[in-house]
Amino acid sequence: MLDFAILGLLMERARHGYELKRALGELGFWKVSFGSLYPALRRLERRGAIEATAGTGRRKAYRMTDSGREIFATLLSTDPDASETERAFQIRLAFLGHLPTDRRVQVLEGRRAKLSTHLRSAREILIDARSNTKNQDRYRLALMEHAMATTESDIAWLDGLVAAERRVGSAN
Amino acid sequence: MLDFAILGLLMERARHGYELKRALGELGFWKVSFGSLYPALRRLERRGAIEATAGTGRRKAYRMTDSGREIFATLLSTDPDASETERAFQIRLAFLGHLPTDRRVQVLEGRRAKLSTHLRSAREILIDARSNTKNQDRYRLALMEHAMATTESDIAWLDGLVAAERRVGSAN
DNA sequence: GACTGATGTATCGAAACGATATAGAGGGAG
DNA sequence: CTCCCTCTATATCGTTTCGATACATCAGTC
Repeated sequence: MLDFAILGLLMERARHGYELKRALGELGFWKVSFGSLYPALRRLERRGAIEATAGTGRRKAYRMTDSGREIFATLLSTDPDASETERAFQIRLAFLGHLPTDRRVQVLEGRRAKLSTHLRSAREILIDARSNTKNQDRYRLALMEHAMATTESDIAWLDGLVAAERRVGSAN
Repeated sequence: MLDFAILGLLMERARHGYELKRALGELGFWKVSFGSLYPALRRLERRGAIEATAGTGRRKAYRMTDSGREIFATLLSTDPDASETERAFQIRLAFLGHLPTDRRVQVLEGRRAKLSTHLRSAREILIDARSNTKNQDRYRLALMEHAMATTESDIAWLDGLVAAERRVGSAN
């Protein structure tokens, strides 16, 4: 997951570790730790996907190799399985521009379907949590309701993205 | 974090592993894996916080020990440090009912302050991301905007919880 | 010239993950 | 009645990710 994110960023240009961390953090949903990042870089280097070049001063800039570009393309076009995490989806989304338009819609709608299933089950759970509640799980109820509301808003957002995608797609 | 969540659930009544997983999952924001859960149970058992009793059939029910109740109380009333995760906060919230009202407000407002700081920096980042954007990071922009919107809605939600808390608090 | 804060690379032990193995219990189908 | 399937349930394996910490360089600034 982190590996995919790193490759995606390096597809644009070479970057050093700290810069990757910053760029990832600026996406707004994840602050990756150094304890994840540096091992990941070594992993990718060992696989031959990236290579370190001497940067300015102590910095080591990493850049993609041809093999790395292939690996990225493969990961990108492998469609997500059912167990894809929230975060994994968000990262996939960050690089969705590398995919052809029709494939993009597939990814978005796949996610939408998953959230929608999840929402249904959350609704059921909430209903019978409400029916046998003791006072003290007031916060637990609030938590469940807010999680549901967030999921609903995520779905609406995805719908917006799909609509935008179709507009762009049909304009071509 | 998981340890705290397990203790919180076991405070109410004894439960077996699978049941803990289900209960945690029903909170709606986290599907804990068995690979996390069972090691955590053994951790807690080793620490003497919980003990396994023979349940029905293959099941092992876990229940709190006195020492476990103390540990839970300590964790509960230790105030969260700056590095508290989203998830750690949500778990804390799930058991906020165990804390006296004034302490609850502190926790909620602490979180609010943190989100609000985060929001400010996200806004800045977004502004200059918008100014030098190439077409292809359209999705990245969408991601950042949505993350911001979600944070805003989280803040509003927290405000609601604080308001409710004050109503209840002053009614006493 | 010493102090401070931001930048930058690195590692350690622990926690959490996803996948997978195993097995009993219950129910429906042939 | 037995075969099969799904749900419940416990458990472990190898890998990834985490948070804390160490440490070095550079840019002010007092």
